[in-house]
Amino acid sequence: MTASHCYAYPHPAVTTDVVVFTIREERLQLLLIRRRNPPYRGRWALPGGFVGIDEDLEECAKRELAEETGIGDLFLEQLYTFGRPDRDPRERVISVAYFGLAPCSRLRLKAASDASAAAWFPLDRLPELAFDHHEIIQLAHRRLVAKLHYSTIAFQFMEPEFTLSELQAVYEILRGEPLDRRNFRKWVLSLDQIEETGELRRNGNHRPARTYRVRHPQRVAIIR
Amino acid sequence: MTASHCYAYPHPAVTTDVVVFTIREERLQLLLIRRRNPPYRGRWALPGGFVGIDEDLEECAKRELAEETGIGDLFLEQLYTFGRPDRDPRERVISVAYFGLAPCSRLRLKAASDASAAAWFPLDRLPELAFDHHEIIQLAHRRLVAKLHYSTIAFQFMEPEFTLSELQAVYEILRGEPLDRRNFRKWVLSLDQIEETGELRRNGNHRPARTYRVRHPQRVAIIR
DNA sequence: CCAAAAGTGTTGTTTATACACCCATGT
DNA sequence: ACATGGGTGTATAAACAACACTTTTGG
Repeated sequence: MTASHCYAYPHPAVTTDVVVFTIREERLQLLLIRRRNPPYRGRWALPGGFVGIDEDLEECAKRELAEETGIGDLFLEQLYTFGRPDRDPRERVISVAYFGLAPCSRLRLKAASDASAAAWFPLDRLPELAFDHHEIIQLAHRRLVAKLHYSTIAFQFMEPEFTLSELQAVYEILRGEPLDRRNFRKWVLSLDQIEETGELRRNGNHRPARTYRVRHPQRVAIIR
Repeated sequence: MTASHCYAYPHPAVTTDVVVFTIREERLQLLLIRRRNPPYRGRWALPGGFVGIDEDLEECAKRELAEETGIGDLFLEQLYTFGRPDRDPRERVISVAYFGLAPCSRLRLKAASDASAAAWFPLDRLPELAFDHHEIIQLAHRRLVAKLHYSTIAFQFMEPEFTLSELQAVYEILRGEPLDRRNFRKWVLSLDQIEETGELRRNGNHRPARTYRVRHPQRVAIIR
């Protein structure tokens, strides 16, 4: 491979990295890939890679995610740009980090070209990570928790149809504390962001639950 | 100038741009420079410039701000990274935008090397701008207004000592509506983020006002 | 008929809003 | 003495938190 792209001044490389959260097995989990190439070969890392010269940033994040993990559509938003000069041992690399959320059912993992494996990890059981990815994850987690309180971001974890108990469980996992069922229901219904499907879900030896759907699944509303 | 920095893959250029707000003449104003070089020569634009190959992003934002406007220390936080492939006509340029706040007294403008002029503009009287800087400003303004409601960010506009009426005036300008004096004082004092200096300010033919200072001027606290 | 989760209202507490008069100074 | 902005409390409304029993199903 010959060095063929030349500039009057030195240019940094630019990458995107994506922190994808889901709720799985009653825990907040996130998606990591195992690196197939140096540096940090064999280590777990966030999915991501170099931005194409004519590629939009979010497009790059989605492409890398698809290539490395097989994941198609999901909620994505820009998180922060990490640019410490020494954060990559190869050369100066500035990384635009994104954070994404999806119900785990939507995310069918298949290890693909760039990564030898992709897997979910509970947030409190992370392996050693490449680069400054721990720092990126920490920021993403703080953002997620903050947004819980003033937006409907948690709805992004839900399947197309869900019960109020399932939604409550998601909030309880994210907030790390039990919530009162009656208050939760009053609150979440007062947001006017979910609606009954009219269907019931029979799900064990007890009363069936009404199911709901998010009114505007693409929008994260700002509330309060 | 010879093209001497070569890479195996094309690299984008990376810049920082800074949106600096202040309160001046009873209005929210922001800092622009007039471009001395193409493209958009002669147009007004946000201060900013190319990131040095070993330079941290925030450091770059501060340096460019100092070079172009003479402004030294101020509150700065990362805003968003703009990377549309066609946002700069010269080459692919990704810009990490920052937003900054300061009392206008701290900002002594002196047009310097990179810019033929620097000036304050009321937010509702902006000239035509270079690049996508209108979009950047719009996002910065939204962020400022949003942060008013859940942080002490507005304190960054204040001089080291200020009266409660001055602080209230800042909130009224930012929110665009008058506030009740008693409720405002109760609220702002209950935050426990400002303290009396013990001094009075005599300021006209009326009762002198107590002055206050911010307890942790470097920190923007999250409230509520 | 028993176990298990679904569903439903009321009360007390805290927080936010609305509102009017006296105070200290300079002229 | 008067004009000007500085300073203060109370009453009402709205939001939030605490709390227990009945319903429907499967086994």
